[in-house]
Order: sequence, then structure tokens, then C-alpha cells
Amino acid sequence: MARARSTEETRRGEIVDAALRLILKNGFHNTTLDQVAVQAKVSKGLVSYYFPKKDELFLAVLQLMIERLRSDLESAYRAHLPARERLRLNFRNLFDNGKRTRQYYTVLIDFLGQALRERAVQGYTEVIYETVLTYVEWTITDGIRSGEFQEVDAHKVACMVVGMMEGLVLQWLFSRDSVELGDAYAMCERLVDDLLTIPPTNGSAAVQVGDAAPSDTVVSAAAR
Amino acid sequence: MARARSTEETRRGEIVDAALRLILKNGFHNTTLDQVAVQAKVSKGLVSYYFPKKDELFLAVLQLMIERLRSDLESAYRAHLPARERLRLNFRNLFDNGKRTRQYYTVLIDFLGQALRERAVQGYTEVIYETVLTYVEWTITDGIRSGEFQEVDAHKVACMVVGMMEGLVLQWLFSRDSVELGDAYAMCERLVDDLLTIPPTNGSAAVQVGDAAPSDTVVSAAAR
DNA sequence: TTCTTCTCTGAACGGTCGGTCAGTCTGAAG
DNA sequence: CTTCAGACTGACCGACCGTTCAGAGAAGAA
Repeated sequence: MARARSTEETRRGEIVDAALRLILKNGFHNTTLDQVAVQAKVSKGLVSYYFPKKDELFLAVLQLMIERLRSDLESAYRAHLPARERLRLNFRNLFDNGKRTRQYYTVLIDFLGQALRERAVQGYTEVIYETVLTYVEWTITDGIRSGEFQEVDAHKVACMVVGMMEGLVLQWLFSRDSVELGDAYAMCERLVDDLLTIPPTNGSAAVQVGDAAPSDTVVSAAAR
Repeated sequence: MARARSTEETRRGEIVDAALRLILKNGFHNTTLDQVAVQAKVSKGLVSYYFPKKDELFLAVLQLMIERLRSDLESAYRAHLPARERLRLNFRNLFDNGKRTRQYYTVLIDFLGQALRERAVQGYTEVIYETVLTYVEWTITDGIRSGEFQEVDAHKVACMVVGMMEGLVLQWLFSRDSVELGDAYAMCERLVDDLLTIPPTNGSAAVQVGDAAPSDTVVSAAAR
């Protein structure tokens, strides 16, 4: 007795959702097709029907995550706010909701582990990093154009900001005693202030931030 | 025909080494006891003889990694150099040898994935993060004591520095186009200059960095 | 109704892998 | 020498899991 039919789209979505929920709980490798079938309230055979190889199913899960991430970043980027506020929005997305962040990174780390060995996954994780970096870089560029930020190398600063964001999340995830999310948020804020914010109007000289080798580097804004 | 005997210590070491090499290549989950046995030139039974459960073997591998990490950090910390140079040493350890760093993180990420779900691994990853943070924090504290650095909250700055280090490594690992190790190195250098180095002697006023939120936080030193 | 097409089922298969075990070999002690 | 402890072997077992497959049920077309 076959159950009520439904569109291919719907079924695929249900199965991917189920898989995501299980990966969240048990990890990539400990999630079996049996479990996915049960969670999706579907027969084991149907899972294979839509996703002939287990890998295909998990790539679909990864794609779902990427899409959600991109949409989050997009809506922060599109907000009608000063660049500084939009960066803050990104920080909040990451640091305000511990449970959500934990879940996201739980899955992400699983896939990163895969990516280091399997070609198929590599492309996807690249997209993840490039997506995040791109949106942050755009926001910074906007801020520079509007005169809100100093004239810096937007790409490099984006790397630094994103780097610290992720680095701090990892510390929080794996050594709760060391960092709390609130602290992490404050640290990122501070980094942005240091690197981007134009120092309070003085007659002081412009501060060239940016890059080059380690020579010029960071001239911390000597207030006055 | 049993092979030449050897001390328990030696054998265990050989097996753990073999396991580490395989995990490096194939990952935690794709490494079987058979493979370990072959790589260690030992029978499958002997692997189980020394490590009755597969988990025990892999925890031993993790412990080996931690010990190596700690010893690296220790020797950088013990170097007779100014604090600033010792931090630089840490950066070089991470960014100068791409292959080594790649290998280290390949295994680390595997274990981090485990840690999010299995209690047994959690303790170990905590040690990893706390070890790194501690050595960096000590170095910073030394620098402050010696008057080399500004008077900052050593713990918070350590978190920021380590955070950026790891964050940049991840970007390099998973999106090679975005960051190169040389750039990453320069960025960390720059962060340290910004946060710690005492600005060139001016009669300038104190610079209030950090922010309100967690109140005290990082108060960059009033460099007289 | 009958036919066709596509969704869906669940038993079964085959391969893999962690763990076991009966027994062998070695070196040292007595 | 004999004895004994314990290092060591490799065949084997049982569980698990991805994948296959023959066929059932449902919906639309004719």
C-alpha cells in the first residue's frame, strides 16, 4: 500500500529536511538512510529513489544550508542602514542566538571535514566562505564610498573581520570557559572600530590602513 | 609465528603513529582498524589488544597531537626573545609551513566534529583551545609587565589574536582564492600592532578602545 | 474500464568493519 | 631443561548499512 503521492519537489524537501535535522543531532557519519526514512516518515526505498547515492542527499543538505546562509546575508546587506549598522547586523546574526549558531557550525564542521578529502564537497565549502567574505567586503566598500569608513583594502579587512568572527565562534564552541558570545560580539565591534571607523574629527592626518607587507601596516589611530 | 616482541610502550607508539598518518590521509571515519594494522605492520588482533575499543585508539591519537602542539607552544614561549617576537614565532609556526598547518587542521577538524557530540572528545578539544589561549595570554602578560605592550586585558586580546589566527587559517584552507598564508601572517601582525604595541611616543592622550557593553574590557593603555 | 506512468514500499542482498577468540610463539624465571 | 606470562596472529562472527528490486498502489489518459 503506497501512501498518498505528492509532488517530487515536496518529497525531496521533506527528505532533505529530515536529513538536516538528523545530521544536526548525530553528525554526518552517524546518520543512516534508515533514520532519514523514519524521520521523514517515508520508506527507506524512497530515499534512495530520490537520492540514488547517499552523497547526493548530503550535498542537497549542504546546498540548503548555503541557501539559508546566503539569504541571511543578503537581507542584512539590503537593509537600509549605514554600513556600520549592517556589519553589526552580521555580528548579531552570529552572536545573538547561541543555539542557532551552534547548530550551524555543528553541521558546517562536519562538511568541512569532508571537504578536505572529497572533491565533490570542496566546491560547496568554497562557496560558503566566498559568500560570507563577499557580502562583508561589499558592505565595507559601501561604507568607504559613503565616507563612513576609512579608505582601506576592503578585501583584506573583510578577511580579518570574518576571520575573527569565525575564530571566536570556534573558541566559544569548544572552550566555553574562554569566551562568551557577548564578549565575542564586543571584540568584533572593536575590531571594526579600529580598522574602519574614522577617528573623531580632529585636525589629525588621515590614517592609511590597508596592507602592504608588514611594513606600514596598522597605524593605530593616535587620537590627536 | 609471532613476530619479535617489543615493549608495550613501543608498540603502542607505533600503532598510534600509524593511526595518525592514516587519519591525516583519509579522515577519522574512513580509517579502519585493518588499515591501521597494515600501516603499523602488525596484526589486526594486536591493535585491539592494545586498544580494545576503536575510540581509545583515536583518543590516543588526539593526545599525541595535543602533546606536540603544547611542546611547540612551550618552546616558543621559552625562547629568550621579546614578547613581540615570541608572538611572531607563533604566527610563523602557523603560517610558514602550509603543508604542516593543513595536516594539523585536517585532523583537528575531524575531532572537533566528534567533540560536538561525544562527551569523551569534548575534554580534549577544550584542552587544545585552552592551551593555545593560555600561552598567548602569558606572552601578552609578559609583554605588558616588561613595558613592551600597552596595558590591556590580556585574556581578551589573546582571544582576539587566536581567533583571527584560526579564522584566517580556515579561510585559507577552504577558499584558497581569498587568502594566502603570507597575507594571513601580515594581518595577524597588524592586529597585534594595533592592539598591543605602544604608539610612537607623542604627547598624545589616552585612547579608549573597546567599548561599553561588558564595561571594563580592553582599555588600551594611556601611553603617557 | 483498462492501460500507462510514476510514486512508493519493504524485504533482501552483499560488502564492510569492529571486535572476539583459540591458539602460537618468545623470552625470562625457576 | 620446563614452565609460565603475555605479546602476537589471523580466521571468524555478527551487526550494520547502502543499495537493489519486484511489485503494489494511485492518478491521469484513452
